[in-house]
Amino acid sequence: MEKTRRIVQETDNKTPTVFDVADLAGVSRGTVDRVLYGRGRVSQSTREKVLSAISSLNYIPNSHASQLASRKEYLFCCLIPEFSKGEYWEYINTGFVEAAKNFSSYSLKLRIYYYNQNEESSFVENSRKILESSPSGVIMNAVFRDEVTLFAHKLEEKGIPYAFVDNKIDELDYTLYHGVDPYKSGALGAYLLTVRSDVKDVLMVRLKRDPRRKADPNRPRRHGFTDYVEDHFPQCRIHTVFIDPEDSEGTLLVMEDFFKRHPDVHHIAMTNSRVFLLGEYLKKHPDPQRIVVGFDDLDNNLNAVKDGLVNCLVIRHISQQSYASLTSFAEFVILGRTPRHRNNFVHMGILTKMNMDS
Amino acid sequence: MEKTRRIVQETDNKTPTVFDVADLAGVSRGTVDRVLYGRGRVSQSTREKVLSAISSLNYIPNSHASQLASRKEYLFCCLIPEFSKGEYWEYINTGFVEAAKNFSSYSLKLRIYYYNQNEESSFVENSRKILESSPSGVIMNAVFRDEVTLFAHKLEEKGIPYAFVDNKIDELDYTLYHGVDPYKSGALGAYLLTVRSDVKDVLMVRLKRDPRRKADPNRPRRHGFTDYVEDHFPQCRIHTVFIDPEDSEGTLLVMEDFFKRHPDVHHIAMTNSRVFLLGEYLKKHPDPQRIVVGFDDLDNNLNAVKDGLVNCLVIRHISQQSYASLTSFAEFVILGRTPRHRNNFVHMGILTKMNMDS
DNA sequence: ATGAAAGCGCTAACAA
DNA sequence: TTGTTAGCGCTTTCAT
Repeated sequence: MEKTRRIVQETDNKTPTVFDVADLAGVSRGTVDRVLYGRGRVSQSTREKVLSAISSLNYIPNSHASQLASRKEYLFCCLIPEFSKGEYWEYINTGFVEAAKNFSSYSLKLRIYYYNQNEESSFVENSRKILESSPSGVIMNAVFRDEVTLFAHKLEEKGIPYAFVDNKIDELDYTLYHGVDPYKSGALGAYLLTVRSDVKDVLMVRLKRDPRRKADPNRPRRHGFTDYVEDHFPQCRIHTVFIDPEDSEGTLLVMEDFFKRHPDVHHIAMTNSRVFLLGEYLKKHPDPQRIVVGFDDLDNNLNAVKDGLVNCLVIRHISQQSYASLTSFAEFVILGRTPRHRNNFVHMGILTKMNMDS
Repeated sequence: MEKTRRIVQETDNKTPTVFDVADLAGVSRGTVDRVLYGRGRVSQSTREKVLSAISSLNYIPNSHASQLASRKEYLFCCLIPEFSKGEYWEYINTGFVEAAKNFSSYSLKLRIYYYNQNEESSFVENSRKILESSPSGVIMNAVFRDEVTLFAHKLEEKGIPYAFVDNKIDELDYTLYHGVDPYKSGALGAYLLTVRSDVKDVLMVRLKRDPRRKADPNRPRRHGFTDYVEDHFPQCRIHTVFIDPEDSEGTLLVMEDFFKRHPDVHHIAMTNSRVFLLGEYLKKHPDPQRIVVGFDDLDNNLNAVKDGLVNCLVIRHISQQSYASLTSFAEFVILGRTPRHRNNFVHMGILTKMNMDS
């Protein structure tokens, strides 16, 4: 028989190890391991003995020893939209990368895949690659309802856990979600635009999007915004103009044209993340009565606030969002730590010039 | 000679271990350990050989193996003011406790000491106890300048690192600081109270404090507040009343008396963390024109916002503050991870009914 | 279905 | 000053 390490069990009150559990249950360490992690078959009776020994000793496996012995490698794949510098998804990307650094001692590999938001096929292609690499876990956002659902089901089949960031599909069996409630954030923006003032007109600036794109991830936020305005200011008109994010000259013209026709509109909102695009117009045509509200803490937006062009931003600490996501998800997968909440609605912050961090 | 583990070094490209370093440097593992952690004497020439081997192999010690072999225990002591339920320091306390949980696998012990803010001797007494227990690190706040300085110097002598939360003493050699800039937060409160309205009178409600107490930790915030008001509304009068936090009846009387004499004052601020104390008055005497601003995300304050009694709160996610503090500090002490910033000014949040988390 | 034992990479005590 | 070696607690392969 394998020798017991400790003769005098009573005298030491160290934290229990597999040895202690094995002794108490009258089995070997190997068996303890088998019941703990379900590797290999164990008879019902021994399983129970081991389980009761574990709970009576209050045994908790030493994660360092475990990690050392197994030298497991973890691969986490993230699937998010491709982005240009300074865009929303770049910050999400950064959060993932930063979070992964904290797991350096676990030989965690992070692989981020980028898909084209205008083409479902691009999402599908990338999800196929991910499945091939059989990762320990997947984090993605949920734009294309059908494609995402299909992918999720395939992951479930292979027993690969997955998490959502930014948005989710409620029906799916995801492990974790991090994001804001977009409807509420829209309402908050409307509140900030209108609070302590009597508003009769609001200009909502929207983005011309690629006509191929079916998904409209911004809709809930927009509705949160307009519903709030309609509820609290029934007499208020919401004007809308569209600008092309690639065409700053055109943007300027659109804005100048609108305000030529509506010189008495002073409240401007943009419910996507690019209010900074209005910067040129706002700077060129100052208006002391004007109030501008935007969303998201992109650097460009922060600068617009700093310059006094935008009054106020509804933010969600973007990279913190993905940082928290990967952190909790990896802790779940690697350490088996159950996340405190499955759905994590990150706090909506309010940013003005007065509370900008330096 | 100790046998080399790997014969064919070229063929495997695993992450290097002490063996590899020892081989390359032509010394034993023990020696590598000595130069890495400065245990025991090593000749200058071998030290250099080892060091160059380490850097050429890009060697990083495996923290799991290290932890497993050494079974080090870490004791972190925190020294903060004693508190009643629902007070600011209770949240700080919670943050420490929560953060410590994440280090369960490192056998980290957390010991929190509480001192009486009215008696320097209480701080001194507790700091003595902490020194006796020779902890791996200390976190405290800095109220009593002289006493804290003395304690800090003693810690430095013993080579014990320390960190500050909430406030700090710039001259000291602390490892880490987490807190807000109180002056700026005061100004933010004033901004929120006055923005988009023309203010002629402001009521500032202050707390009667124990006359023994010398420290006035709230002063910088108060000054941030009053300076902002004076700068932006030179014609504005700032009225002040004092209430006793223990005497809710008296508070009601003080408030009623003030507003009997000044019925046209509608802006109220409280620069300490207990704006909720005004709740009774505010509920009893509604005023649609009224704007109330307070500080800090105590549960009682949050409820006052939820009930519509307080318009807006300047917050700092109190427990996150101490959570982050212990987390970075422990990572520094245990894993040798250098913190990204020595001074961490946590973000000042703005909380209204519209962006309260559920 | 279960047991035995060889490591995982590092530390620390002991030898030399 | 330097080398050697027995573990730390767990996983995993090989026997049985």
